[in-house]
Amino acid sequence: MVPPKRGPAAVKWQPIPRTRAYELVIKRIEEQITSGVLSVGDQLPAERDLAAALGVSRAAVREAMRAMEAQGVVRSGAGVGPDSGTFLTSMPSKALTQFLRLHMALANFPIDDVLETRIMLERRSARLAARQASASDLATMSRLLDEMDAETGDLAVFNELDTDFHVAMAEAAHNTLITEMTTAIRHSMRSMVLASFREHGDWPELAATLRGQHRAIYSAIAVGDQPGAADTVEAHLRSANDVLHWGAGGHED
Amino acid sequence: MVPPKRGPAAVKWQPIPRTRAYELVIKRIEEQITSGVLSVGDQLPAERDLAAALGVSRAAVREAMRAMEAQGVVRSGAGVGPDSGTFLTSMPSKALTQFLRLHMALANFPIDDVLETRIMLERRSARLAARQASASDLATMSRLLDEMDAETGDLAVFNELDTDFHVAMAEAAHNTLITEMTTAIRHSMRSMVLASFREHGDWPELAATLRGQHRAIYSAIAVGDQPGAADTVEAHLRSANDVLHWGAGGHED
DNA sequence: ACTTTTCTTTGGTCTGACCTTTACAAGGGA
DNA sequence: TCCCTTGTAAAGGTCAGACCAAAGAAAAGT
Repeated sequence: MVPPKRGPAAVKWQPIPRTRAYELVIKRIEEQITSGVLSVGDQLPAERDLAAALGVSRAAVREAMRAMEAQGVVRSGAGVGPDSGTFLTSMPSKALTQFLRLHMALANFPIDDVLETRIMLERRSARLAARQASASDLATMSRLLDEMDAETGDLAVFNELDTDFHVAMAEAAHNTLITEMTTAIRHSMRSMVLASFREHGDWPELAATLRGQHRAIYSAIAVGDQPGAADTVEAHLRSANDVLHWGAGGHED
Repeated sequence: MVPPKRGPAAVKWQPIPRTRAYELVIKRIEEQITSGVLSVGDQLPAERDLAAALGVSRAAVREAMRAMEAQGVVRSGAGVGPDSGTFLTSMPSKALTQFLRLHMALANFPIDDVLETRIMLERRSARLAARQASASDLATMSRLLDEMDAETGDLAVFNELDTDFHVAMAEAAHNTLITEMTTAIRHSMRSMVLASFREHGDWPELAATLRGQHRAIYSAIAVGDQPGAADTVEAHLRSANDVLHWGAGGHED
């Protein structure tokens, strides 16, 4: 312990929280949202006006917009008309996708942890879908399966349909958060999956395997077999993860 | 269909994707991360230098930093020294917390969906913790329970310990993504929970109930009862959700 | 040797200008 | 009259340059 040379005893000076201007802008907007003044679809004042109203520079307002845009709650467009100006919006999966991409690239989220999370999400989706999927939910999933049967050449299109099927299953569970997370995980791994598709030796056989597994998932959901749907989807995800060995050299454990 | 008055037949002019400067900055940084040149802990060039190197203005670089900061992958500090400059970091839960707060405020995520997601996350955590919790994991949880017993007056401190207990359980499951999500959900609901605590009539009784439920969860985990741990934690979350009737008027369904 | 001052670097903020996009209004020719 | 061109205004997008604030380092003074 070093006793202070000056000052009355050990006064604890808690440092002033130096808040940046753009954070204050976000805070003000968040207050308007929480108090119900602003909601999704509403237009924010023009950047110049908002800057003047809050007593900060336009740059501070713009930095706040970029941060909120990164969170998927704001959308901006230039010009005049219905798509111009800054609006409160709701695009969570876009934000989550970028979030996951960055953190996976930085190795903050190990690939195995992401897989286990996916399994947790999709097991729950499959179970809920088997319990409560509506006729239109099932029709959507069935249509996507047919489209996957028809798509034989383009790997990217096939993968889009694959993703759409899993998202449709999540939507059948009717939980917004789980749906958005599922969508984001799939999208954030898009390029990885495509690369693995291309590296795979026997594409027709892989496609046939995937189609069969998807059909099995669909069947379990359609007949309302909750545990069966969950187990089938987990088997599908683990199988796909094994077949599509990530990275350049495959597993090394 | 409106045929064009001029031009050779129906030429499809695909519009030029006008990408904003700050998005290009992010793209460049992401490339450096993906290619392994940059990783967590590394320092980015000074804003002025980076702007010059990429051929954009400093404002564009700063907007990119704000967006990446909102994703929890960048940290900035002024001055000279170890904490000054801009660094790649890993603070996902901070970003996820803000993300959830904003989207919940905008009613993009219904409260029931968040609850069900929490149950899914914590059931999985409890199950995994019961299977593989280490001695130090259990010690941490046990210590938090004791601290909660000692805390009788300050609701905020009690709630912090409550949150820490749930996070400790998630950490015992050793899945980074699930841990971060659990942390973020708890933190994003902090003010709501505190308000409910204060509105509750009989605090000592509520605290006793919560303590008992936490002890039950801990016991199931300590003895390795995986289904029991999952069910106990779900019961705890549903019970707490019922007792702490959100909003001003309570449930109305 | 110790303290004080000055310097330098880096993010934080502000100002003001100009560009780009988009709709709409004004004008001019067939 | 009708259509097309042209201008105008409003909004975000971009840029340049200046200055402020923080924090360590080096220089100066005691």
